[in-house]
Amino acid sequence: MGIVYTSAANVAERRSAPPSLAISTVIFALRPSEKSGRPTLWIPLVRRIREPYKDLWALPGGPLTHSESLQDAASRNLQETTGLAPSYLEQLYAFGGLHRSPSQRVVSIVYWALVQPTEAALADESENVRWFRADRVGDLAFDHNAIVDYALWRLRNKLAYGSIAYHFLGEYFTLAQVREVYEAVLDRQLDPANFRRQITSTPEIEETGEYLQGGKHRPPRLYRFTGRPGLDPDNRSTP
Amino acid sequence: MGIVYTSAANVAERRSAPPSLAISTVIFALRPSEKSGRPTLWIPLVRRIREPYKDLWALPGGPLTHSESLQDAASRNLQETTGLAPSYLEQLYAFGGLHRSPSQRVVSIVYWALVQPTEAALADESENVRWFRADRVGDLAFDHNAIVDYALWRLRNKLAYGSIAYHFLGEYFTLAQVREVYEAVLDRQLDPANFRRQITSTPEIEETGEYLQGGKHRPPRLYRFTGRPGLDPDNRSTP
DNA sequence: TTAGTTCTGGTCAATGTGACTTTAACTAAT
DNA sequence: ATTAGTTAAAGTCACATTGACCAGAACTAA
Repeated sequence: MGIVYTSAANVAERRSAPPSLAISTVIFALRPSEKSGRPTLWIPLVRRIREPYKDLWALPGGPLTHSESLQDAASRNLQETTGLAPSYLEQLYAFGGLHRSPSQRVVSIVYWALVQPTEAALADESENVRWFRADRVGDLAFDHNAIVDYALWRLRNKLAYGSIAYHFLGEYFTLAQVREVYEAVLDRQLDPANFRRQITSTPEIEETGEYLQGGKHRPPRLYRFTGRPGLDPDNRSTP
Repeated sequence: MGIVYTSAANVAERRSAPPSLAISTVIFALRPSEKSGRPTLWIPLVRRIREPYKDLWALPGGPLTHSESLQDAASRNLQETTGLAPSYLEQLYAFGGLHRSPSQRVVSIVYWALVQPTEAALADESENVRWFRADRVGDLAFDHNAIVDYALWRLRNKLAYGSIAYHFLGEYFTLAQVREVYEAVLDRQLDPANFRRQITSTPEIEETGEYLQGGKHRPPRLYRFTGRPGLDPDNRSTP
């Protein structure tokens, strides 16, 4: 079966089997820590049921269906493993090292996603799907440890510069909740007063008239995020 | 031939032919403008000699050889089209829309590169390889206009935040040359005195004892860049 | 010798940030 | 009902960074 590949440059056709193409996704959610109760970063992993790396944990993923875009494929395997829809989804990197899989050459296009904690609480969990703290995933299959590390690095970067934290939260939120997101992801305490000043100075944050009632102390204002996701090629020019 | 890759999720195997995989590269170099003589951004394109998009200009690229990593493939087709070795090479994005190519499903993993102008001056040019000003490439094949736009956006971003400008220059350079790089890429004038203050305050810039002689005016100091490329997965943990 | 240009170091006002203080608003305990 | 305890929210101050601008140094060309 002659491969028809033509791409861009003018290149001789090839006969050897091409590397296979897979999509994987690093899914982040905030869940309350077991002890402190404060939110911490978690990711779901799936247990491999065949070789190679049988019985090790790995990122959710699968082959690219012929009729779906890369982003759709990532969205689908997120749905299949956790039952959730992402509130944020972005391409992370294409990993194509020669020896990623011992059996065969595989190129993985990896996405990363954020899901809301309200949903994440009711996410599927089973014998073969389990949530792990992002900083304690143990030894994973393939090069998935490096991938998780890189995804974490990107998440922290985007959080520090871009306006991404709100995708961890619902439509309405208090500034303290936003701060908790930052503290969980960056893993350090932030001064409440200074943090408030910074966040409220960005135009994408809108102060609603509402207050969050029912707390133990002074009721905080509720805010709303009015910005757009990002400017990746997949999301560009969304009006 | 049963596909062995099972990644993470436990997914039914597929039989239909997988999308084919291509590598393309957006190559940036600074060359003196025809009229002003000031440096401007240029990129080399190759003419397509078959359908689809026959006779249109496109990004250099080609299939992924079985024995090379993604980065090596990008490096190779850079060498093949321009005869040059990149001083900087980074993955840009994986483009996998369903209708990128009318004939067949193609997923392109695109890299972007910087080459030094001294070399870029003697780069190959021919009937089917020509350099274009980055902001005037005309209508390209496939989705390559969107790709070039995105690459430009990333270049400007990295320049504004990261320390990437020096890969456009040789080992020794004057601060005015660095400023010219910034002005060419960002397309606006910068105050020489303030620019100097910023650049010299970064620890990656080292002042050599040398001066550039032979100019028309006061001879400027020569500097050296001592930083490392970046922290992509491909380049990580390079000591 | 002078005019023209770039290189280099400097000032000043405006802005942003981290550390900290103070007051407001609520709940829970006494 | 009063008080203690806690969080929300606003403000103050010292410090660093930035953009706009100025001036002297160092060279070439007329």
